[in-house]
Amino acid sequence: MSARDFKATLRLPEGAFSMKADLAKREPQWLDRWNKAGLYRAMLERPSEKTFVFHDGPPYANGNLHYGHVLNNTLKDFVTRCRTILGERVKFIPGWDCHGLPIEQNVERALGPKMRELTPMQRRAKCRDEAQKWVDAQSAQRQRLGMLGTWDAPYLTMQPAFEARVLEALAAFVDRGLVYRGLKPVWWSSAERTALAESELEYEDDHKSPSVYVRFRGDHAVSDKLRERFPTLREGGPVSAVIWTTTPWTLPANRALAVHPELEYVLLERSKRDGSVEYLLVAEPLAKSVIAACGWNTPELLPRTMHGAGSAFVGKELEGLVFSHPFEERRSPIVFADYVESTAGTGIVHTAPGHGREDYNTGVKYGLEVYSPVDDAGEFTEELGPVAKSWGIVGKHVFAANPVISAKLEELGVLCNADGAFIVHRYPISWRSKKPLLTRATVQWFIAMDEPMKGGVNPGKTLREVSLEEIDRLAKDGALAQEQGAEARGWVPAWGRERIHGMMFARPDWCISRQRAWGVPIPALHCEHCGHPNLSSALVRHVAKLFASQGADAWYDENAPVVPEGFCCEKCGATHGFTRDASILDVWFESGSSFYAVCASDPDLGFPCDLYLEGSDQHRGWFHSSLLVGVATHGQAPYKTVATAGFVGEKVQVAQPDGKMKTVLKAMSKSDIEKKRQGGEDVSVYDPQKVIAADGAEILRLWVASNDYTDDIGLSKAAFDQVKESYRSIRNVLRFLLQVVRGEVVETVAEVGAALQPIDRWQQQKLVALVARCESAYRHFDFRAVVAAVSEFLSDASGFYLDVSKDWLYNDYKSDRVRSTLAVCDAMVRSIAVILAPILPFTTEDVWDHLPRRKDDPTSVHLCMWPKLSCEHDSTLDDAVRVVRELRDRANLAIEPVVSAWGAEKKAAQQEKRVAGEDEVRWPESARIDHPRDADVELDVSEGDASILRPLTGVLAECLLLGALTVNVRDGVPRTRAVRGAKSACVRCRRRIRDVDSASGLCVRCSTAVARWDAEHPAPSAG
RNA sequence: GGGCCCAUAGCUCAACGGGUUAGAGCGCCUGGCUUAUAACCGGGAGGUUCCGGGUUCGGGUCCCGGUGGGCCUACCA
Repeated sequence: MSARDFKATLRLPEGAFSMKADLAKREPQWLDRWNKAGLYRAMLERPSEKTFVFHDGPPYANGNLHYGHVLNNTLKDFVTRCRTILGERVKFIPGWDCHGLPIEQNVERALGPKMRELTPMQRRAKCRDEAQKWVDAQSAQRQRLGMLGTWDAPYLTMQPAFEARVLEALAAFVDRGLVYRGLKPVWWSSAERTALAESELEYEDDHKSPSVYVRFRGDHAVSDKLRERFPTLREGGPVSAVIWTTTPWTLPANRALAVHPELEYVLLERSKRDGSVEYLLVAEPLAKSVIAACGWNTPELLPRTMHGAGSAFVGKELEGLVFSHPFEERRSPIVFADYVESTAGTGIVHTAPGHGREDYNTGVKYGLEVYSPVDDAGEFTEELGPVAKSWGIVGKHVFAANPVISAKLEELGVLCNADGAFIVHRYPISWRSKKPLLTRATVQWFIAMDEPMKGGVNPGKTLREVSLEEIDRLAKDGALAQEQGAEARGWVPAWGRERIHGMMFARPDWCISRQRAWGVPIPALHCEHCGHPNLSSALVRHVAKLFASQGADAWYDENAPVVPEGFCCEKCGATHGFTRDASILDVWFESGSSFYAVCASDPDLGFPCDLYLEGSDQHRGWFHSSLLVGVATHGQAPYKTVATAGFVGEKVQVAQPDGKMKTVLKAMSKSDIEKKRQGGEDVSVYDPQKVIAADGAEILRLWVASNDYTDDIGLSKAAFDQVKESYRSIRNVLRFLLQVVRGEVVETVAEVGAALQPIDRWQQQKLVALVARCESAYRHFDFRAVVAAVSEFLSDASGFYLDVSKDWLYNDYKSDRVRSTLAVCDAMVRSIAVILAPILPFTTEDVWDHLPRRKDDPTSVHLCMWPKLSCEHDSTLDDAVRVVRELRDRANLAIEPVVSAWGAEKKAAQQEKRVAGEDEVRWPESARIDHPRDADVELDVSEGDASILRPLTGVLAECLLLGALTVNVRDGVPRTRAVRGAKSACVRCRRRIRDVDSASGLCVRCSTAVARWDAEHPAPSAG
């Protein structure tokens, strides 16, 4: 008669939750299901305590999603989901930035020369299609990440309602007296005849530019002034200020010479071969290099430093001096500028306000003329001075004119160095034509940073002042929140304040106009009679109304009523004859107005927003422009909290100066990836779409959640492999919990009530702590702390609590301790599903699907509320478990050498077997311990510890996973002894325990369980 | 060139206002189980906290200076 197989009487883990996630295949199915069920709407319609206004910064509708988007969008979705699950209402309206030059150029590239034949309206229609194409593509890609949002009703900056609100925001600036028209240098591509934005610049590393040192002669007044200081200055020895430039073509536009007020300057006395002398003014630290560059260091020409009362003097002392332009009949005064450096050039900077931003700023400060005699094609115009004109360079491209100008400088004897000298440096080129750019002053619309504001909130203060105050108000609020331990507010992380403050402090006036077609027009009307550009707020609001119904295309529609009835020129009163302004608004103005267009007017949202979350580059971009618009329209920042993410880089090994290798983050470059691809490397990890297709969006989400997103994040195959590993480990413990619960509706912890066993109560306490920890982490946007806390919790549960409870979960039959443990396991799996739902929406839904529904259970984990577990914390249980685990470690240490010696013996025997054919293992049977449950351990426990572990005394052997355990309560050096347990193990629970009945092979516990099982399961009549 | 930021185990991260022997998860090595099995359990190795100074009784933590890296910015005029 064969022994009875008791397997059927055990309560073994079972369930259909697969070990393999198969995410790539299954994620789309869940998405589909959620869509059909209207999950997000259901989430929004739940009763909630408060509304959390989370405003999407619009990505640019151009190209597929890259890792920056993945990082950013995933974080946004964590926020939407965790705030929702914490009981708030989060209506996330995804948006897109649809206007602007890159889209226009995509279209131009596709259409080629045909573009020119189209009317502005037709061109705009093409651009709209192009933008919409990318909106659709990105929308699908963002949704594939699992992102929640009102995808059927996004906001687009090209929607008429949005365009109208942008103009209303502009009207607010006009009302506050901040909008003006001015002349200002911009990056200009002569090849494309257009201004370029920062993002459209590329840099050529080895660009060759001419390098010229030029004399600016000083008159008698200069000589006289300097003689006060340097009495030996010879009468008739000309004095010149020496400048250096790489753009000789800007010399016709020279209007001043800039020196640093604190920099030291010297006069060089240079004796020429003919016996005459000249005096050259340069910065002291640069004198040597200027002498070298100009070839003055031959012995007979060696200049001497002029020594006066002091060896040198500071730039300040040059105040009021005026020098002569090298070829035109005009004067160049000395001005002061902080940007003048002592590391390159001569320390005296040729200043052409029409051809450089710094020069321009200096020009504004000193009231210099912004003069730029260059047209759209980059060619000199008739505005050139008479001398330059006489050189025949009118109509010549400025770069082509460079050699002519150098040659003339030499002819005139004002060139210090050799004609034809050049330098190699980094220089901006057009991203499209790759042609070098020039800076050129053009007439543009501006917003004044430093004009006192009229009306509204904070009248009399400037835009810059209020903006800086707002930046600090947020910072203070954030500090206060931190002090109070409240959820994170203000600048997150706090150093965001430094970044945006520095930028706001130093920024120039905001140039809001662009000479393009694809955007929101600046609705100015130019009077044909007097030339006045009319831009009143009434006019702007009139056009806004028109745009609201017809879209911004109306501006390009001859028949649209853009001129209000009864309109007359502000300046001359003319009632007809108006030309529409040809510029559009900077796209940053549009996106900066998004809170105004999307949130402020939506009853579900409001002003200010609770949160903006973008990459830290947006301190310059969206955070910045939104702040300015917020101050103009509402007198305050449009957000309460600004959270920032870093950048995604690539992990690479780099040799350090000391020869050691170090892993370092490098910015990802397309060309590097392309090189790898050509080198046969697998580059799919660099394409998020490919990662999603292979491993699922969940892996990307977990990757984001395990990193410190406030810093830059590294990308590598190894990084993803690790994420996949941690995913599996989380998934497997959840799987085991599900298998323990086995799809049965088990009692809740509350229902178990007083029958809750101490060990289960302890685990429940841990769970309560975990829930609290994760809530706090979510409120601080600290997602990685959630993942870390849950991982550690699950790993600990797997290694101790679950391992220990297996004994009774499998072997008891409907005992109180099974009820008790099942209740806690159920609570664990449910709580953790909810905790992780914001980060792993797919997996947690999978878990939820495998849990039986209780009454009131929602159909989706995403409709669950945050776990509300109550459990008074009993710290004596913590102490008891601590002692138990110490004993467990001691027992394990005692058993380990026996187990591993046995293992070594067995291995040796197996090898020997192959040689000698022996079957028997020689290790004495009495000493064999394969598994802790074979062991019989005797432990000394101090009286103190014995008392501490009293709550768990009843399950001590199980906690130590042992077959049998003898505890000797005695103080002194504790002894631990492990031997093999009883001769025969219980055939059912496999414990080598003393009370095994030799007939049945069952221990007492198991025979009771079997008897009860048999009673409830009448055997079938036969067999 | 300027502003802001980062650097702790192979990887991702901890270490409350300076205070025991710098921890965890994953990986790695190793042994076991075969009732979580492409799983699980035990044991173990692995750190000059980037470098150099300073303050301090005491520095991963604070200060200064480097090195490497990132973002933003800048017509090296």
